[in-house]
Amino acid sequence: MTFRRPDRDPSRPVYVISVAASILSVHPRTLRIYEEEGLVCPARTPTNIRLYSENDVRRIMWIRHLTQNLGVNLAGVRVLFELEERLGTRILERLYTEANGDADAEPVPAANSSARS
Amino acid sequence: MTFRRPDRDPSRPVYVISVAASILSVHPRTLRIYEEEGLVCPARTPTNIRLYSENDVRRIMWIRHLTQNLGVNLAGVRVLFELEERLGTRILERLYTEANGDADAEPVPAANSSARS
DNA sequence: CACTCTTGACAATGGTGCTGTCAGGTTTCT
DNA sequence: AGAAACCTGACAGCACCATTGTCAAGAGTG
Repeated sequence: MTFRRPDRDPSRPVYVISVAASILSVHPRTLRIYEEEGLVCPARTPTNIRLYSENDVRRIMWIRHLTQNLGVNLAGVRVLFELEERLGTRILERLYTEANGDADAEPVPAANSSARS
Repeated sequence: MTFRRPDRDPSRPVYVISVAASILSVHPRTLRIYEEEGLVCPARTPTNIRLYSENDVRRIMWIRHLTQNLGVNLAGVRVLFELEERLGTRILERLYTEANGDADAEPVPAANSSARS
């Protein structure tokens, strides 16, 4: 069983790129592109290896939802994320409740969810 | 001379498609596509001819800005407009002040600016 | 040592945005 | 009436984008 340890917080970098890609059913190349586009910012080990946190994964799930389900391109995702951050509001939740009748949706974690200041 | 008559309001349908297209420096075909996509909804004469209002033109200017300057595709524009309408706030103004240092930007008129309920 | 990671480049595929045209028909203006 | 501009629907071309995929040369990990 997985115990709810206090150190299992969603901002902790845990997944190497291959694991994150398999979780998200996405090619690792795609994840690197998202990072080049500034849409995600996974942590790095001292030896420069990407480590995705749970928040990173969830943020990428939002990217996938926006691109695959709503047809928004990466520039549109960038604008939406920037707007959300600028307004400090969970504006994107409205979109989820629009697509399906789901009442509560996961909020979008920040780009640098693992490097919380 | 054109006096500032009270009936010269920006929601009044005035421009036929060729005029609107030349104002916006856009092919008429493009305007029809925007309408097919549900991004603009110009009024029609009783004989089915499109008439764009000043608000329609300004809304299309927003579409052009989002697509040409920010690289957002039409699906992204739809999401942004829908978000703006759903929140009832001028969220897109934030974007304009981001692109250039302009302080005040024109608000985005509603899709059916000429058919105000 | 074998495996996975790094960056950088290159390419194929399918899709999109925009412009443009053609056809057949209707409306408008002179 | 006749010319010009509108309507819809279709088709096409061009350039760009998203995603997947590969290859190479190097570095990290167990």
